Amino acid sequence: MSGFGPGDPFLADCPARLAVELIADKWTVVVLYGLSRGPVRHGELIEVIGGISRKMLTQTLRRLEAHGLIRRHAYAEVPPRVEYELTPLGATLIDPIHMLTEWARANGDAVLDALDADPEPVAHSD
Amino acid sequence: MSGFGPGDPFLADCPARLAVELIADKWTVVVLYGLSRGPVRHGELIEVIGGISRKMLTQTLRRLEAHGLIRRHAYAEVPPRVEYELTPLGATLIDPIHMLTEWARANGDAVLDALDADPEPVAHSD
DNA sequence: CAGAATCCTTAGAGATACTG
DNA sequence: CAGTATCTCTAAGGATTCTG
Repeated sequence: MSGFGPGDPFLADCPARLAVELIADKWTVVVLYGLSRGPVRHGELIEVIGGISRKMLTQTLRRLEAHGLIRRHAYAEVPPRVEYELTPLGATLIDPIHMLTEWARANGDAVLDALDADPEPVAHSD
Repeated sequence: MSGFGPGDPFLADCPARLAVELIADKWTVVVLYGLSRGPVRHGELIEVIGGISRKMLTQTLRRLEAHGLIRRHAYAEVPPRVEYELTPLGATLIDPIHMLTEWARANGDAVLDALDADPEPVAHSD
């Protein structure tokens, strides 16, 4: 046997794909990480996350909310204050995310080295 | 202090973003997982990964190759045979990926429950 | 301050057909 | 079998403007 059968939990349509689709966009992981230390306000996230636009932040937050990973608290104050925090379910994703960041810390340089050793996407003509 | 300073390793421009950008697309993680058990041929990956097109597979493989995470072996045979395998560097990414799949296995249902408890992306008018 | 709504520009991604 | 090359379409994502 060379590998994976049709019932493999990761490949093809299976629950594990969910994790990838949840994470496979530009901002989801960053936002979750930003919430990993406790409740944070909308504006704080904008400042702390480099380069995210208001639109993308809100959109990402809504998606995470719909998936049950974060909760939104709107306080009836003026000026308005809204805080987001991880749900217990969302908190379970922090460990995997931390593993990713640790990986990047440890291996980021190696990847960058490989990148400029081989700058252009090689076309394999053989 | 409420959270993250400008020097935080994850947010803003920093090496940890690399991990996200590497992973934040539809197929990268799936392909890496597909290679986690040893060298695999192009065609095998197509079969084993549900729904990927030839184009996207090749494109993903090229990118991973350029980042130094996988290696390509083309055998001068007929019919042609090409195998891909993780580099030592690429192998270090398998643990974090496994954590993601474990997470999905454990919490996938909870996410789906949350999704159909709240089917449409709520517009917060408050 | 938080966010909804619009417009606009690309990148992502599938389908198909062709080559060594 | 492995891969490249187009063509096309959609959706991601940014900038900007407007409102409670």
